[in-house]
Parts: sequence; C-alpha cells; structure tokens
Amino acid sequence: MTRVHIIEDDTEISSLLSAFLDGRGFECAVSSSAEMAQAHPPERFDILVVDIMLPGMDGLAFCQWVRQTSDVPIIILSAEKGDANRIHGIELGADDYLEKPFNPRELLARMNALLRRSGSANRPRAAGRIGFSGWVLDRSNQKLHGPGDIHVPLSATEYQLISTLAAAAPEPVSREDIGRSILNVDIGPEDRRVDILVSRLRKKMSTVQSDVDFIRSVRNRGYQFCADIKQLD
Amino acid sequence: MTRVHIIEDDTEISSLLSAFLDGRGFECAVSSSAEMAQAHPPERFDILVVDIMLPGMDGLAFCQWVRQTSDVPIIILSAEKGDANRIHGIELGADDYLEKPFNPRELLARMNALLRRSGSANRPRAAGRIGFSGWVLDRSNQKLHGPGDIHVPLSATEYQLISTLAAAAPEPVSREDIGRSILNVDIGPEDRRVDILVSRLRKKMSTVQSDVDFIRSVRNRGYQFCADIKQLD
DNA sequence: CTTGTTTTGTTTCGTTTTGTAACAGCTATA
DNA sequence: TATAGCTGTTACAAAACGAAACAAAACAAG
Repeated sequence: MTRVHIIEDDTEISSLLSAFLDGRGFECAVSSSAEMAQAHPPERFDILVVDIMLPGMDGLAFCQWVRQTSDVPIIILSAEKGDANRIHGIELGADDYLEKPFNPRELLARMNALLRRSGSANRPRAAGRIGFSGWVLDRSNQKLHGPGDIHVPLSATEYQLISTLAAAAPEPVSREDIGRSILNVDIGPEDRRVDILVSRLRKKMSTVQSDVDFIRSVRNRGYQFCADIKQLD
Repeated sequence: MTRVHIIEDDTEISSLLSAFLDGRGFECAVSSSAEMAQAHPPERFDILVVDIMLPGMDGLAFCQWVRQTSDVPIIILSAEKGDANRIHGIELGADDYLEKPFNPRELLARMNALLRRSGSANRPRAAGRIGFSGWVLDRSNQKLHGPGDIHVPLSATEYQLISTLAAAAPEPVSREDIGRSILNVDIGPEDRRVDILVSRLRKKMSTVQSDVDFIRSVRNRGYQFCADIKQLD
C-alpha cells in the first residue's frame, strides 16, 4: 500500500483525487493547508502531492520545508500557467509539476513513474495474494481460486472488477468509478455494462460455490465486496 | 560530467539543445534517428532525451527498446499535445514528458530533478537476469529458462516480445506498441502477426509448464505480463 | 547452387469476450 | 398498493482473439 499525502485546500479536488487513488493501491491522507500538513512527518509517506496555492504558507514554501529533512518524492499541482512557475517549482526540490486542470490518470502515471524511479520499496501495484472465506485472489498472476483450490478462469475485466472491489472493501464502489477505472469510459445511467459485468462474475463464482455472493449491491451507491479479507503474503 | 544522449531528427533543435547543455556540466551525443541511437548502448549515458516523432522507428518504440535492457532516465519530447499522449509515454517507461515548444531551462530543470532522483549515477543494471515463478529470463545472452533450468529456445522476436512485456509489467502493452518496437511496422487492425507471435511464445512456454500462462490478453488493450518479477542480479 | 531447417507471414475458422436489448424482479416512497 | 426507478438475468449480436495449416522467406551447411 503506497501512502500519499495530498495537500490541497480545494476539497472538491482533494476528495475526487483520494477517491480516484483509493482502490488503486494507494492510501490517502488529505491536509487542507501547509500548516496542517506540517503536523505529519514527511517520511511517513511515500509521495506528496502538493497544491501551490494554499491559504497561509504556500506550496513552494512547504516544499522547501520538506526538503530540509526529507527526500520524499513530491509532485506539485498548480492552476498557474507558464514555464517560469514550473521551472521554479522543480528547482525548489519538487520532482514534477502538473498544471490544473489535469487528468487524474496523468497524475497517476506520473506518480507511478516517480515511485518506480525513486526505488520506493512500496510498489504502487497491489501484489501478493489475498484470501476470503476459502477463496484466494492471487494478484501476482491475476488468478482466482475457489475453495479447494479450484481455478476460476476470469477474463481480464472480470479480474479487474473483483480486484477493484476487494481493494476498496468494505467500502462500496460506484458504477461510475468502476466504469471509469475498468472500462475506461464515463458511463451514463442507462448504461448496464457494469451490472452485466458483475452478473457474469457472480455467475462464474457461483459455479464453484453456489450458496454465497460476495458482491453486495448497494442501491444508488454501487457494489460492495463483503467478506473478511486476509492478506496472505 | 553528465553524459546526455539526444535523439532528435530536427537538427535545429538538437544543436540548440546541445549548445545549451554544453557548458552546464553536460556532455552531449546526438543521434538523428532511433536506428542510429541503437548503435550506442543506453548504459553509456546518464540520461536520454528522446523526440517522439522520428523517421523510421519512433521515439516510443525506441523507449521500449531501451527499457528491455536499461533503466537509464528518459525524458520524452513531443510536438503532439494532449494528456493521452503524455500518459502513454510515461506508462511505456519514460520518466518525464515535455511538450514542444519548450523552454530549454525547463528541460534542464527537469533533467536535474530526474538525475537527482535517480541518484545521478548511471545505473547499468537490468542488463542482468530477471526471475518469475521459477523461470529466468537472461538478458545478457537472451535466453529463457523454465523451472528446473530447462532451456527454452526462443527466436529473436519471441525473445524481444517476452522482454518487452516483462519490462512493461504490470502494465499491458498494446499490439500497436509491440508491432512498432519489435516488428518495426505500424500494424493495422487486420494484422494478426502480434497475436501469432504471442501464440507461439505461449506454446513454447507451455511445453515446459503447461498449467500456467504468464501472458494475459486484455481485450482492446493488448497483452500483459502477469507474474511477480524479481531482479536477480 | 542446392538442400534442409528454422523462422516468419497469411489465411482461415472456431472460441471467447464484450456490448445491446429486452424483460422480470425488487425497493422505496407516496 | 401503486408507481417509478433500480437492479438481475437471459438471449443474441458483434467484435476481438487463438491457433492450425500452409506458404514464403531467411538462414546455414555442404
């Protein structure tokens, strides 16, 4: 689990961001000002995402403060345009600089590249196997095994679905989030693709164990993985 | 002295750039095509600056080729706009992506940030062997060994395929990217050569271990290497 | 140059996966 | 309980993918 510290005063952006990063192998902490952020030692996180425009101490000053004691990777976000700002931010110790508005996927790609480069032991990708009531989801080779080690062949999207739901458990994941992260599309209310995907996964799992359903539908909120999840290795 | 390799066909930009970087602690080599650049081993440089639009093999394919054997820092330059391009480039293994026209000072700042992060020292690693669940892919002599050290003879393209997929893991690699970097052609939707190549690699690997498939097909997105990869030396 | 071998490309057809439409069942609220 | 909006599932269609069989090309050795 990669720990991210988001320092951003616009709650709309920060909540959107943490929702996006949760379930993708990240654990998010949010601070709405540099002063609040200073309460947490930088080395407790694997990467910082810092907005420049903050009330009180600004992002650049915070960035400098961090660099006095830590080499943690930093990505700066900013609504201000222009290469001069970007050069300034990067020279002050940030590793990357992204202008608003930005695509969350680009931020994710840049975060992964930076984590890869900084040799962070905590890989962003969820590795290892997780277990739940006799079942095993092996994330290293993307396979699902039912009780008795029965292999349940899943398509790539089905695997992504169960992986996403399990990662977010016990929180439900909305259809919109599932659509965006798995099917790579913005799904509308008429779009049933996610429902059908869920239906097909349920069907495959019930061929192995017919009396249970680990995917609970939460009306108006999406789907929720409900089982006790154990990290196996 | 930091050694930079600039791969750029626009001589105006490349000469401007090398003039700018000379005298700032950098020693520049310039190649005007990916094919020319391939004559120099990537590990001879501390950082690569690669233009995307190149005659012949394009910058992304070159980037993938480099990543088969080296972890050298790479910054991509491109005249193409759009976050989709940037995301794509970064996911294929580049560390940063700068759109043209760019301020040389910004490139310098980003290069310094990247060198600072990568330990500023040349990392010649990744030319060694990697292992995954009993298998070993030896990149120094381009050989694959299954569990029990069984040698699996691969053709040159088959080796490139598994090497490319392993380098990009756990991200999937599209057919187009595979076609460009291995077969050196732009493949259309009717072109099945990549599928066949994958099929043949799978077949060879399954003769050694029949119950596993490390190459997952992700519909519409390409092929994904799924196994826990360990760097062995 | 010829022969035999290996590698790569093409065609083709069967299979799997995903998308769409339709309809039945369910849930909350008046 | 009636109703409107969600959700589950089936059936079918379309597209993507897998791989066998064969052809062509590359390569090595005599």
